Amino acid sequence: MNTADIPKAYESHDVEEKWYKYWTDNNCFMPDEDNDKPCFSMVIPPPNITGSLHMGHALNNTLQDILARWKRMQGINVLWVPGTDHAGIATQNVVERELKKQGLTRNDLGREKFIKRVWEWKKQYGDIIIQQLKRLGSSCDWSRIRFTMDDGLSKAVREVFVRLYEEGFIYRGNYIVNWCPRCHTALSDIEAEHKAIEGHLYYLRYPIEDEEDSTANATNPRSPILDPQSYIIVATTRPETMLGDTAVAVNPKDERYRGLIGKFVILPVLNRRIPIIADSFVEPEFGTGAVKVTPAHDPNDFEIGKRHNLPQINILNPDATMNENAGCYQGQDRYECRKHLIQDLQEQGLVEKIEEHALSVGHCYRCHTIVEPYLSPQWFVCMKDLADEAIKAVEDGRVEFIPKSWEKTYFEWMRNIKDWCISRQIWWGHRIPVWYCQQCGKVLVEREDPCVCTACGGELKQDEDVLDTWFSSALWPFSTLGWPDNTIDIKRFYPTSVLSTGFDIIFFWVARMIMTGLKFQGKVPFHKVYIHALIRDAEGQKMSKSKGNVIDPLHVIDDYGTDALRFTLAIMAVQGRDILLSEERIEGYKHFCNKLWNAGRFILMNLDDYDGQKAEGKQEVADEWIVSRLNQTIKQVTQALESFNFAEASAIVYGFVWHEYCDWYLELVKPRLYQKDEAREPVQYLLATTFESILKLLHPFMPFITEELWQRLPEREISSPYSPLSKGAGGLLFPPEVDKKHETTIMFSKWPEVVHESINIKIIEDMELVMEVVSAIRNIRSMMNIPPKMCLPRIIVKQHLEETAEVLRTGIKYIRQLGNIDEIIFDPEAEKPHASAVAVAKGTEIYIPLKGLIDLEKEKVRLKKQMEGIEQALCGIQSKLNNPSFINKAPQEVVDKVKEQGSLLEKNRERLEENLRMLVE
RNA sequence: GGGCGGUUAGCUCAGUUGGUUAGAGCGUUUGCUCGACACGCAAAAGGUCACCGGUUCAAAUCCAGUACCGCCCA
Repeated sequence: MNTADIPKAYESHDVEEKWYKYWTDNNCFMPDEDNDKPCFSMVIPPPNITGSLHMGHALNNTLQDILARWKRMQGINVLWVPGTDHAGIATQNVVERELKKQGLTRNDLGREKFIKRVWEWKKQYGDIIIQQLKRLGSSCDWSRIRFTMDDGLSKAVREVFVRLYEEGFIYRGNYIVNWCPRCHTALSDIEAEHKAIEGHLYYLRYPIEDEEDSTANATNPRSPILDPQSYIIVATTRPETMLGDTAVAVNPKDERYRGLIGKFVILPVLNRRIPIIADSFVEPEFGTGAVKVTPAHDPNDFEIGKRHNLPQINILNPDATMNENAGCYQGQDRYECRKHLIQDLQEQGLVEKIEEHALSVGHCYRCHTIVEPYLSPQWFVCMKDLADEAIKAVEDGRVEFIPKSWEKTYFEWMRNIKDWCISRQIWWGHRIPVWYCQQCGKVLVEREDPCVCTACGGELKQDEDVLDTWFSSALWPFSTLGWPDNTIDIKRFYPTSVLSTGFDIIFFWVARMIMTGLKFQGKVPFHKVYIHALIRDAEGQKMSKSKGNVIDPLHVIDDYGTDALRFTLAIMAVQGRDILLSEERIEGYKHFCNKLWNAGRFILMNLDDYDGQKAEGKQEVADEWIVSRLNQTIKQVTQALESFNFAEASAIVYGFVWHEYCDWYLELVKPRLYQKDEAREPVQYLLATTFESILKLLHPFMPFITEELWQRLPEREISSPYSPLSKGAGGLLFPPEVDKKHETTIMFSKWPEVVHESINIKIIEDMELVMEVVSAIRNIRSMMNIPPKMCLPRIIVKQHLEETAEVLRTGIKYIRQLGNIDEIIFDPEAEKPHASAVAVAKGTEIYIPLKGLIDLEKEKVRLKKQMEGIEQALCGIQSKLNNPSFINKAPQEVVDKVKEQGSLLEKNRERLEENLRMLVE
């Protein structure tokens, strides 16, 4: 390896492209078809075909990829299934917008041509996000990519619909649904997002019918003088719906209105005679205690209407303009109508008052238009029984949420679940497999499209509606594996291992997958649900295009590299808190990539004469130390990953690599490396092996840079026999610059295992003392402005404890090297030389003669500062030790530890005090 | 109205089952072109852990309440 080959700084772009191609060309992301190793499987949350990669995707797919790569390295057979979602409403909207540019609507094209257009659009743009996922390094098995509208998945949808219908879970009925007047379709309850808005509460006077002369007021509603007694006042937030009123309701217990129950009011404007009824649903405290009842435009009123057999009068067209039942307001938009109606009522003296009123209003989750409760024939899934099973699965731990706190949210929703409206009045989606006979009226629900009515041979017409997009997503974990066909993939990979997603789709998606999985596979769809945090910008705002605060992952990748982005996302993926992402943070981890790169560069530069044989040369303390610490790191990282603690895992490697491996070990090793004698080879061996382990630990987080460096290592561990590259298949493809002998990849190298015997706690502590001494010396040098290059001729180490002195004697050459000191003298009886600075570490005094260099005032300040720190710590410790109940009640090992700390600090203080006194004298 | 979460250095965040002199990155200050790295090295400054009580020998950590911020469901 020639140094000239290795750029001075890590350049991400070429590396990423090269290795991603290499992995896919060599089928590295595919599971091994013929082995019976344990399996790990995941299905990707399918992004919408209309989407482009945002930070949420980047986070979620980074985390999944970390799991996939880590499991692969553990020798587990990994399958990660990718795919996309047809996103009914969203996609239809996009294509309609395109058409609009040409002055066309979907109705101009007709259903068939329009759907063709959508497919064309899908072909052209639908895979953009997949390409973006690839840039992120996602190791999905692209040969298994699925789409919710492809043939197989459509078959699964059909099968599920028919079976649910046959078993009585699916029914059609006329109910109030959330209607989006812009998308022209029904939405499910959870697709209406409730937002608080500042509205008004309108108090309207409804004239009570005069029993003597039932037409008196009605014939003359503009009668200027009206007895206040002859009104009932109702409060409403949506006055225009009064045009559909078919009753006024009061609480039967409400004394104020008791006498009016059974009487009639004359509905203003339309002059409809409607009854005053009693229903306990009415809250006497709200408004006036009397409410108007509009069964066709309010879910509660709908229920009241059913109980009292009230007529349902629809006053809206599908686009939320008023229909023929709205009298003179026909054709006006709902809000225009509201304005005019209130004006008219005011003129008639029928508006008592208008109050400011905060209310929560449903908005379409796709286009954010305010939805209307709307009575219409729709298809529903009966949820109760399905939900009961799905609740049990989480209760008994067959499905586990991580973090567990989300289970509460899940239960809350599942226990209050309502039937699911699954029909949508749009064209793009899975058409409902129901046919109506035009002759005998028979309803056919079929797996295969029928030609004629099975009963009378009459002509059939298919239901116009399509299914909710989430209906097909609910089947994703098994439909993508080939169900309803009995596939090998289903047998091997279902249930999947982990599902990773955001909390915002627990109801939309996760819960429904659990229900359908249990219903159609008899098994949960996944064992663990990892719920990741939400990404916000640095100010805590949700990222959105309209706010202009989005950080585009692809720009980040261009500017800082995929590995830097992935590492940032991983290290910030903490539970229980949103992720506030800033570009500065990503830049910081780009520097980490560069640090790793240069550590690799340094090591590779020194391995040109390395033969790869294990050199059994003498190991130094530093070697044993780094091996001990490496093993501890391996242990911690593995444990953190096992508990989905991505942030901890990445932070641990980061700290180890930068602040121990690079800052200390690589420095400590330099003299032996440069001497070019027999000490060099063992160091080379250690560098090569420890660095390989580091690359492996980092590979799940930073796949590209680790592969690049690993490939450059002269010798590496052989890949597992499970790797597609080790199967001896001919014709493997390699980037031209990669030597043929490197027919392998870090992807299939073995995840490092902890060698417990290699962890030497004593050595770790010894090195910590040595490093502390070095830091103390450096501190003095820095404070006294002694140039780093200036070698100090000699220092004196005074330590009575032979054991500690011995440790320092062992580390003497490290102290000399890193402190830039010529000679170190050990003398337990030393007197402090005149004009010298002193450092104290663990009871050891280090005198640094600084004749002509020392600034006594500075030294005084320095020592005082140190004293303060020690005093403070000692104060806490002594108050503990002086407390009898601490001695008696605290566990012995804690007491011992505190005592030991105390005595050490005590020693340090004595030394410092003495030195300080000498200075003052 | 019901539920959940947050408040730790100037900024962004770590801190598992209570016991560390409360950590990291960025930023700041000082000094460094020494054969991996200025995307760097060395040193340093900076915190009453939101507030008020309680439990405990011991609380950033556990409990109750207050304030502010955010989310979800009605």
